[in-house]
Amino acid sequence: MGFRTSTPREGYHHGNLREAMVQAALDMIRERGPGGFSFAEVARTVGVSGAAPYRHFRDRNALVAEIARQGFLRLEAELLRAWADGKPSAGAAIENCGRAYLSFARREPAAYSAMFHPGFAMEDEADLAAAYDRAFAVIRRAAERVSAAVPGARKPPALMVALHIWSLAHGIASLYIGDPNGTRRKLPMAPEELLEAGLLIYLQSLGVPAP
Amino acid sequence: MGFRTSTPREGYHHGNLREAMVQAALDMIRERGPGGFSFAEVARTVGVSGAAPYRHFRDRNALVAEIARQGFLRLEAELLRAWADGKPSAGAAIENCGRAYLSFARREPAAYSAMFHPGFAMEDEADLAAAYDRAFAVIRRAAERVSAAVPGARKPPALMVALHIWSLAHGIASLYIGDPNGTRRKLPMAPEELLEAGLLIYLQSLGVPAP
DNA sequence: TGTACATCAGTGAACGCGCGTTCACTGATGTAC
DNA sequence: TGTACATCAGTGAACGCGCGTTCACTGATGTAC
Repeated sequence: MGFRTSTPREGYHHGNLREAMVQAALDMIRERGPGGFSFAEVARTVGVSGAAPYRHFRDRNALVAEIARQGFLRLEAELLRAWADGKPSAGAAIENCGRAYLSFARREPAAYSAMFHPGFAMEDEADLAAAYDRAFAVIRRAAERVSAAVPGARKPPALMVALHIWSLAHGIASLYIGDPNGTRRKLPMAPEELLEAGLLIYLQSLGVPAP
Repeated sequence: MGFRTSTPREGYHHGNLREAMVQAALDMIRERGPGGFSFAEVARTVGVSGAAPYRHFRDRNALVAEIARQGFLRLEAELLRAWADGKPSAGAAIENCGRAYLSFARREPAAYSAMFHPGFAMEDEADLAAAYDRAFAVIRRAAERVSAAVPGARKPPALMVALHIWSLAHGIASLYIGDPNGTRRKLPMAPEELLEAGLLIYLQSLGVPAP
């Protein structure tokens, strides 16, 4: 009882240790890059003994996996919003998705690096893989609409289109936005412009009406 | 004197400790991902005390930087060879460059991850940045030829074209080839085919003759 | 060719450190009656 | 409403470990004369 201060311990029980650890770890990754945090330090930051986290995470990797999983779910949500069911046009909506991808990498560099460089094999983490697939599926469905909009007989495979878009967005985000400790070079234009121009050229080739 | 076994110490002096450490570290990164090696372990593997490496590298980061630098120089060499001065045609040569990029990521995953995820800020490493720029410059020059080959008045900026090609290749390599510990999903086609198709669509839009 | 000496690439011991994980435990919570 | 008890989220101490780096040092190499 009594007043709750900003992020207080409420006594013996923390109340929301799992989520608090995710947040604290995100803060550390944001400032020091992936791998830039220790389980012990996160526990300390959150105000809990070093053994407590094991009630909520199998081990250190499980925490990273959870961060990545939540990241993919947020990315999915933002891609869905950007896609907006293909309004006002498939081409324009795809570009919005691209912008959403870059914007995610910019606003959540910590989650982004945990998502794509967790530092352990992700194959074993079924939930994480499923979250990844959900985010990709948004682009995949968008690509289907794009492909359907291609006139004539030369409709490209939707999956391939999706992979091209995903890869280009990922390449630009990785090289010019994400990973505080990555190898990044200067760009003479905004990443968003670069991606937009690239998508425009690509979609134009497919015969998709310009936005 | 006597027989030399495979990779022997020649006595008190190692003879080529610097290069030996680079190689040993590459082996470890290859198997365990970036960050998957320790300075101490590398020294041990090479058969030298833990203090010896400091004769050759300022610190642990300097070793990673050297690995990345050499990687960019090799990448540059392979891109140059693939470009082959634009023969037989600009379009075909660009595709060869793309293939060379992927092939590098595949054959040298260890160097590749050190190059793009060194784990420390690369801004301070002038030699490393210069090597990066040299590799990129090959694509940049190729893009200039491509742009020059575009008919009519709608020549796209060469730098932009270079960035598109570089980003797409990098995105595909990162997602589907490199980083043993990255987040990788299955692909229903070879990354090379994916890239080739993407470049084809892109170049076609610019009006560059198909290879 | 032989020797003195400067240079420099190694040694090995030591440092302080924080890590991830385990263990037997205890305090708080919530449920059954 | 009150009490007994099972459940479970914490504690705190301990473990073994390897890390990156420093230090004063010594052995090997190569050069000048």
